[in-house]
Amino acid sequence: MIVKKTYKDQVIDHIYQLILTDELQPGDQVKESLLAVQMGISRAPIREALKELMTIGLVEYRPQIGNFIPILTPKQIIDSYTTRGVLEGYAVMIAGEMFSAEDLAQLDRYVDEMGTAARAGQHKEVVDIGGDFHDFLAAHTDNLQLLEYTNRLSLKLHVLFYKHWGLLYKPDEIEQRHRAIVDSIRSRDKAGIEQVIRAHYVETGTKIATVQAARSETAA
Amino acid sequence: MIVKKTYKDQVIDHIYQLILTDELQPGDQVKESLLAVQMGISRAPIREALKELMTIGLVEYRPQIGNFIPILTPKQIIDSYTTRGVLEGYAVMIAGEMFSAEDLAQLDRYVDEMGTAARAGQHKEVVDIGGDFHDFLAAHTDNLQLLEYTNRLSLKLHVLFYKHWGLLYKPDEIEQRHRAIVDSIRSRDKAGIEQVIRAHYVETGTKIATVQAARSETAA
DNA sequence: CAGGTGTCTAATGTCGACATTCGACGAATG
DNA sequence: CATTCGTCGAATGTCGACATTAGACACCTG
Repeated sequence: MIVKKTYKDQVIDHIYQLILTDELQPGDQVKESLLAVQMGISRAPIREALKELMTIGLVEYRPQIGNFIPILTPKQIIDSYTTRGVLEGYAVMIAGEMFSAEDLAQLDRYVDEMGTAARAGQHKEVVDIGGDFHDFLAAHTDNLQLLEYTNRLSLKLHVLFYKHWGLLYKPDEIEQRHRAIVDSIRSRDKAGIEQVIRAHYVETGTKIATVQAARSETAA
Repeated sequence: MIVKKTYKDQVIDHIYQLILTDELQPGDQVKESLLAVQMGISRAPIREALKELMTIGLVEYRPQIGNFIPILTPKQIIDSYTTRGVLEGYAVMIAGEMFSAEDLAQLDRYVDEMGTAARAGQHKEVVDIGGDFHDFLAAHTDNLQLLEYTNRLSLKLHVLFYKHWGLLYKPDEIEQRHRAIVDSIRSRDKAGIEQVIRAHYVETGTKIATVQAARSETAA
């Protein structure tokens, strides 16, 4: 196992956990001094970590005021998913011929597992396999610039909305939607690939936005 | 005029200048202590600035070693331009109907000025107007996530390749290429808009990559 | 009572010093 | 001669303290 060397990396992991466990909620300020005391280190590595999280979009920086967990409006959520769809759609379209028969078989396996887990009500597995599926897709591009942005968005959306994903899919639907992506790749229909992936993310984003809006409604 | 309040912002501007004037060249390490002494401040704001430049991609960070001005291979240059084309292409396509008659007239004016400046050999003006043209396009999206990435790429490519842009266009060609973009928007042909803009950036990236490759050839 | 003002607090911004680590150089070894 | 290992310098990583600023609250003023 790889040991984290610098405090900065530990801080990043720690903040991930705080967000995933709702100890840090959207709108909360991430106070450097407080974290420093809690972790028994100085503020310097905390600031380093916050800058990195800023790059991804997991914290929002306001000069002279501090770092905050972003409150995303429904539109912003949809926009972020849409952007990911645009990037992944292009990446997969360009990589179209790069997907070998084995790759397609692997994708089919992902979809099978996803469907099985979904019907068994194993939400966490469904989300994890879905993540693997899309990472597998994006990783087939040789455009590293595009991959960098795709990964940043993927990570941001994953951390911020992981807890909602279990609520919003219907087992058969999620399997069918991902199967459609694999089929479009198999058909080598470039324009089709791009459209299917874009549509997938727009729909996912719309659902997440709805769920999230409903939550803040009940919370208020 | 707005005065820069924090040292960090001054450092960022300073590094921009160092890159534009070739005092910092691709491959060079940006040494914190050196900059701190030169600017008469401590290393803390230098580090802040470097983290922000990292976000844009203007410096490359290697843990425990330092920050370096990236050396981009021809492929990476093309990939970065391509990615910008994908993002801007989608942004403009979606914003298609948002462009009013006045907007289109403004775009035409940009293209006219660009052609005039190009034929007069005023390279700097051509580049600046081109920048305004594309910023005007991108700014018409209401997808802020997409705009954020577009702006980051725009800034990175601008700073790193500003000095090459004067060498690579033919006056009539540059006018014609941008006119094609305006025409495609005017025609309200969504798919056409996206394709024209993507093609524009792929071609621009390819040219820049060629020029840059030729330069490092003669330098070696 | 409303509006502006001053003060106070808690957070970020910056500093200089020390700790740690990477990479280069050169000596010891087979 | 090639290889390994230890040392050293210079750079980043981290620290604790101080400077500065945004925002809240009480106070003054009309």
